[in-house]
Amino acid sequence: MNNETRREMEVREGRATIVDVARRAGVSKSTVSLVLGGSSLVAETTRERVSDAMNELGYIYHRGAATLRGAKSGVIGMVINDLSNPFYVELAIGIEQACQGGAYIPFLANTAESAIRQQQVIRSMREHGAAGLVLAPAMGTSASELKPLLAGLPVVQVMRRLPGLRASFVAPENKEGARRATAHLIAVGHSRVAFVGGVSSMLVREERLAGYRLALDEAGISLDPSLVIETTTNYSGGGTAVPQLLNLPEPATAALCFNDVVAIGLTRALMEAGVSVGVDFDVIGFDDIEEARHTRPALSSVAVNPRDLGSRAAQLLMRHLASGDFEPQAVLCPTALALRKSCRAAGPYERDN
Amino acid sequence: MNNETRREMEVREGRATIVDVARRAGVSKSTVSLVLGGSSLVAETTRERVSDAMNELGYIYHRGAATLRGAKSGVIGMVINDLSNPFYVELAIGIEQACQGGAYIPFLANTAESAIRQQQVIRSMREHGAAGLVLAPAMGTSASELKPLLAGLPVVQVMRRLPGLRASFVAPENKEGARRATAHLIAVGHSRVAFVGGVSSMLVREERLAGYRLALDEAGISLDPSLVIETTTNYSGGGTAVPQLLNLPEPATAALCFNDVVAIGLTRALMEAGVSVGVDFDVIGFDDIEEARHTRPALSSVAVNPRDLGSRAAQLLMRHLASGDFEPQAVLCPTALALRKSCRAAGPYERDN
DNA sequence: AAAAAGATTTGGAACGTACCAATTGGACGC
DNA sequence: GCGTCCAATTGGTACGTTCCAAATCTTTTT
Repeated sequence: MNNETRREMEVREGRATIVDVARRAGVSKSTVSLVLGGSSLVAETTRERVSDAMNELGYIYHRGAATLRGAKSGVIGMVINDLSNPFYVELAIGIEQACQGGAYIPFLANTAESAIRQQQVIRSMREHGAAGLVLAPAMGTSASELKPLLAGLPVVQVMRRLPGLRASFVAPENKEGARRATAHLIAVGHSRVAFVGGVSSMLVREERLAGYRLALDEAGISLDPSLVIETTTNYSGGGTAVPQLLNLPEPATAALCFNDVVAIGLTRALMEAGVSVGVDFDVIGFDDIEEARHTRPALSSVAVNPRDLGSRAAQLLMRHLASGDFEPQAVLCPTALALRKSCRAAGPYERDN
Repeated sequence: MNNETRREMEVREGRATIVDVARRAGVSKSTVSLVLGGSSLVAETTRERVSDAMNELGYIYHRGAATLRGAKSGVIGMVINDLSNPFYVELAIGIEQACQGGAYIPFLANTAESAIRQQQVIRSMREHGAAGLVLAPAMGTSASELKPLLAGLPVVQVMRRLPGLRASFVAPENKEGARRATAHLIAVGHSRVAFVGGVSSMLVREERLAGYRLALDEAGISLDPSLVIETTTNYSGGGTAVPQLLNLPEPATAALCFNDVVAIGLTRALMEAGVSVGVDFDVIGFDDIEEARHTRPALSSVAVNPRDLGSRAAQLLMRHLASGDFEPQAVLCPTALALRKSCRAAGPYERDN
């Protein structure tokens, strides 16, 4: 009796439960559970009565309790290394879009290139029962530190691959894209093509650099190490490369950059040094971020289509989840060379001398 | 007996529980729970033994089970209307940074300006036991549709305020910022200042427009409705305004734009029409996004500092959570006028005529 | 009209954790 | 040697859900 009244009061306090709904609808909690699960067993009239009760009480499903019983959470985690980079924002949006139709809701967490934060965030997602992860690893992450955290969880890596981590991987065809861009610069007449940006510990850079090397090789040009310049991967990084490129005995006349941000920084610094980009000096970036279209001169770039990348990663993850088969797969996305004003489209390059 | 062996096997299968850890460490589950909670009651040697057992088993805390017992989830949800807008990305980063030190981990969800998705996402965050929400409402959201979903949950609205929703609110001083920018344009000699961008249903636009009106008023200039132009809030929106501004009997000579994206679109279209921005025509944007510094001519803007905004919102939410006092508060963040090349800094404006 | 079959509904036992009350094992004072 | 006190540890219960086996109600068949 006492218990009854206490119960009755509690309906107002805290979160309404399945039992509260059941009492209100005059059915058992099991029936309410069936309604929640969309079971076909329950009669139409009952279903309505239960739904009404839910609305009246402002019932909110307690997923924690459900996962306890083994139910899947319906959440996939996006762990992204750098949201201040528009490229990764696009990638995240691609993931989201791919989840739209499906049964999953994506939650996003930014690691800001911090390995520690990445650990926290992954742990937190697991604790909350995320069904799977799309992971764009933070810089300097090692597979060994993540392995215990990720054990048993389906994971798709994007952009960066952690050597030693058995997990699927989605990335652009970095090497082929860089090869093609470099080949283009050579085709329009350049023989002094630089590669600017990034540091050698970055795997992605190695891939792009390999494409650059391959193109030189194919053209019979031998690699000049002084044309390969390491920089930070931000606007100012591109700027720092300018004196190094121009003060060479044989100055560079074109550059393929590690990414667009570096390329834009480089372009800006060249223009300020009085070198007209697209006329005196050709620049091609990598990633084709939104901004590439809007800088002057508009930046040519190897288009990576981050949305596509994200979307494929999400689809791959959902396939893993649906099939229960977590056998790692690799997906390489084709790139496209977007030619704009920052480099000539065709025809020979003529240096005034 | 049978039960025992089944148990023993299960240690390998599925997720290790607090009980598995306890057995391994040779203590009771209660002790493990105390270790998890960082209690000072447990002896140092025991704590170590338990920690070791956790690592060996790859134990992962099951937050769902804990929230069931009333524990707080430690998650705050960021529900953001448009992540493809760099402004809101910055805002999200500000929220994250404010959470760094605190006990909360922020999860981000993008609604892409869809009210339906917003509902889904908020529901999902509640289901997962989010302790509170920072909400940048999607366009066209009404308080009534969100009220039942948000009942009892501490919420801080950012940027947009939903009339009728009793919840805290953090926003820039839109009116004062717009007043000051307009006053500046008038002070350098303009009398035909336009206001470009947005549509009248947007509350934020109304605030900024009010500041524009106030400045005109203070300068004794009467408002010319043909100088107030509604557009979509993207790059092309700014472009569409150009003919309307220049084909007036008395053309506009300056414009305050609803936001930077519109301002950049406007600038670009003006330059293409042969009007030199910063010389023949002054433009000021709003929000001061990263890109404003990088367009040519660099865009003057009312700096809103989205990080600060996000950070204040998160701090306010955490204060609500810590105190248990959800009484709504309003926080207005000061703006700053960032003057760059797209408008003159001082001195009279002289129209060649 | 009883039995069989089908359609709905239901009680109860988990799931992994936190917390309360209770227990244990010393160390200490007498 | 006994009680007292303190520090450290422990069972047991409850949280909101799912799912199974069983119960109830309806209809159909004999």
